Amino acid sequence: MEGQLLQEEGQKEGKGLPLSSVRLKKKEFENIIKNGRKKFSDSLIVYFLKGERDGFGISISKKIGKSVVRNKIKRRLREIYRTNKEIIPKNMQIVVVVKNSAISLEYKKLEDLFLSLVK
RNA sequence: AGAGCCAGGCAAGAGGGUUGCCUGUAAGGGAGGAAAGUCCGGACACCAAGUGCCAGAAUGCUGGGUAAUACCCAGGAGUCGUAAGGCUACGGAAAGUGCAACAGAAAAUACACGGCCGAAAGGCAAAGGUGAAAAGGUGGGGUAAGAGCCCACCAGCAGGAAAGUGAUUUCCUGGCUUGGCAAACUCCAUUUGGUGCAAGUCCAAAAAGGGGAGGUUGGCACGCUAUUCCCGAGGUAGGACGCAUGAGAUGGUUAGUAAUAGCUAUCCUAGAGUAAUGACCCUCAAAACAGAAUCCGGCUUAUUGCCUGGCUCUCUAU
RNA sequence: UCCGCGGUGGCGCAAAGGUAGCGCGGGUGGCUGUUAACCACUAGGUUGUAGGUUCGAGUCCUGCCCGCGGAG
Repeated sequence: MEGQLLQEEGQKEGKGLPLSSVRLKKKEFENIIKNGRKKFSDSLIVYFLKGERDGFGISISKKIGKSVVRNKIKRRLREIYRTNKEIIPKNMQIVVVVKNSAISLEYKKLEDLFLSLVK
């Protein structure tokens, strides 16, 4: 029963989102981190800045886990951004910095955390 | 039945549902055996990259393989194991220099000390029990006492012969001896220029406004060629290429003990640039280590569950 | 992607191949009415790890692990 609920939830989401449309350049990254608004939690730091187009970037240090772990976290964060795109205001550029404690988080928890920070 | 050795192989997901990403016009394709460490070797690119010397670095039994290697294969020697087999940085100590604490008479020129013999002069290195290591070892003869002084066997050295491409092995002869450490400096032989795809090549906004003879790598020398020389050149932001058809993969076959090579058929099999290969659910299975960034060949390290073939030893039964 | 440096008591550092030490800190005792300072004594080390060379390794060699730094 619980599984089916989740399945339905998954179904209602979903809209194609090419990565290249939200990809940020190095200078944009630096600008957002320098001038953007900042929100914390134990596992994530999120920076926001109004820009000329939508943008989403992830920063994850080499100190966090191994490359397999880092890739997984990045993929999950991208998925979260994609499925919750309509919540985010237009032309909002976001950079997420991942901290060490994010390794152990499940997908669902990561999603909740992200959403609570975005609001 | 038990214990063990070697060679090689597959790779944890599969099926289904929903929804995504990268690449490609589309059809389609989309992580690994280690993609890792960056320890070696190349390809490729630039430095003018051509030669020689020095410095530095690397390798170190022999033969073969390869684009090349510090890798692989085969062999020798040493060593470990009952055996199948495993392991080895395995050139030179009479080229030279250096080192050896403590103990011990002495740590390498045996003139010393102690000892033996002898009336003495003198002769001797056997008996000194410490050490990791003590001047060939064991036994016999010999002598004043002794000693390769002589003999036998063993070990080592030199020369010769035979077998082998060679390392080396076997045999014969000789005089009897010249300790260890070169992962100490070093010597010998062989190899070696440097930097690395963020290498580098091409196109090229905006802003700015120019150099006269110069340029050499860790150092030196030589030579010649090439290059910049002109009015559109420079090459930042940005873009493109480099970038995936290759020392390619799979099958067959021939040569070779093998590594490998030749021939042949078929196939094209990830290509990004904050960087794709994902998220969620159901059933079975539960299974690790782990994620491409120029590309190959190795090595090393991490690691799950297995599979195949060959061989050795022990016990029991026949 | 590539290239360096380092790892020794709790902390900071030494140590020609020959008994692993120094300072700070800790503990005990002394001095003092008490504390600090001072004095004396004392504990604490598989020298990051696995091997090798050597009679003998913190030191020499090789593999690995961890940490720090640099270039573009």
